[in-house]
Amino acid sequence: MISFDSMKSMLDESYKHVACSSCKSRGHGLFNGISGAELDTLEAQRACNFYKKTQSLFVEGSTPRGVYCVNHGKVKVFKRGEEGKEQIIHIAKAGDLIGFRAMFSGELYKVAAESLEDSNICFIAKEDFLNMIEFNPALRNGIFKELSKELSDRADFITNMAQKSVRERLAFSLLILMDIYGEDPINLSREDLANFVGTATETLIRLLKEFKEDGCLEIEVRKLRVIDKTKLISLAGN
Amino acid sequence: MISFDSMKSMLDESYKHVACSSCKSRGHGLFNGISGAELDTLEAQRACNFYKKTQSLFVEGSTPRGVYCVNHGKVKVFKRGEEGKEQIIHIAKAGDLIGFRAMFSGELYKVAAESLEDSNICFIAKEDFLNMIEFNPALRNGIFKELSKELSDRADFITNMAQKSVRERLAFSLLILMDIYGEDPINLSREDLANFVGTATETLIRLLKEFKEDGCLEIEVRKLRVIDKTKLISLAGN
DNA sequence: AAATAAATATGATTTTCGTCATTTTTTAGC
DNA sequence: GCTAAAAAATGACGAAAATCATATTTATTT
Repeated sequence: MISFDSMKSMLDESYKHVACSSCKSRGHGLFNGISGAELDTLEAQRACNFYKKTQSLFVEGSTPRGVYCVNHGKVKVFKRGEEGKEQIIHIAKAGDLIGFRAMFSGELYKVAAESLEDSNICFIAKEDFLNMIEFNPALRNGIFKELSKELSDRADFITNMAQKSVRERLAFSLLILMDIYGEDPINLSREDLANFVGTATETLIRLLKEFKEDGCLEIEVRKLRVIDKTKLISLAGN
Repeated sequence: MISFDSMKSMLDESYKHVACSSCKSRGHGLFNGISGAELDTLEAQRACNFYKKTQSLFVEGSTPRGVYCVNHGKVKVFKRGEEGKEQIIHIAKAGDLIGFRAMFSGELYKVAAESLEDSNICFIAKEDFLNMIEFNPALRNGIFKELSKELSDRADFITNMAQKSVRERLAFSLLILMDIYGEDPINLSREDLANFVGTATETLIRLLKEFKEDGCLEIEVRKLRVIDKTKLISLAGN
């Protein structure tokens, strides 16, 4: 049985057919430099789909066929380690593009993606996307920039993983998640959060309790709200 | 005082002026799709320099002015954590390009690079490089592909860091280093190796001893030689 | 070649964190 | 609203790996 909210979203046509012109990806994202005619083309080519919570966009090892543009919602991008434990590499929010790495590598997906909440996500086929890039230098440079930024972020991620304690990593992760969730409370299962921080779920739960007792966090069942960012920054040791 | 080898390298002009046409970066690297006229331009624009061991190419926080193409030698790309401990993100070998991420991001270097051995490294100024990319779709796609590959590698790296034991990570790292060093023995200080694996130097030394006793590794002072790759693969748990 | 410095190695100890077992709470299905 | 299942929480324990102290070997300098 699907939830009332899901139902509402599925029925609400505005969720399914969102104009590219009003998509957040044009505000801060890659499609920033998209002009009138190209915008129309994009609008015509992309397919807009609704994903309810925990639905899969693509799995590790499958063939990339295009890129995904998050119009509304959140998506986790993750890898599975040997024992099947997920490592969340990235959490995409509205306006973010997913899966364009695989457009260029010519390889199968090395990661998987799954919605973390009810989401509205558009799909742009590989050839259409590559075509746009071919003839739009601004977009091309945007992609270069985005790939570069992600590379840099991952270098940080690696360094944190290698050198910081789980406590520091959690503090750091919460700061990142604050940016992603904005005004909303951070809405992740304990397991997902643990898989983002890179620790055991039990350890994560204990640390969250500590942070709460330290007065920098409010905890509801699935919702975390940072109430002392300054303290969190000092806990992250940066 | 510089070593005899360094001296020899510095005096040997063939080290300083290597033809792009015979550079390894054309064999397996980005400049694969470079044709006659462009190759000549590249040849004319690039400056070839000799770096002795432990010399810095660029430091964290400085302004990127171009890309570095390793003609001969090895270069470590690393980040410093809070307490100044290095985390090696990548080790570049002959034919690899370094620092092109920063070409596109418009930001300062977020990492540093330093030669691990006496090396011959060419420099291509930012504007020249961007110019080449602008007018060479094949090169452009090569860059996309390379950036994508590195992103994927780093996702693996993060997952390994988060989920594997130090022993497994060391085994995995040695396998990567085998590819980088090819026929040559792996030539890294214990500290550098520890900073690549992401562990304390003491822990690394103890594990190397174990691997040696297990018969998969031959250890000279600074040189490691894998003698049982199969065993190493099983130790890496992959 | 001796002296100093740097890198490597080893031992003892402590801390962090993962694992396993179990309980409590929350969510979803009927 | 009750039941089953899933998620969250807590406790006890042990293993892995960091830290600190110190010794030994190798490199560098004079």
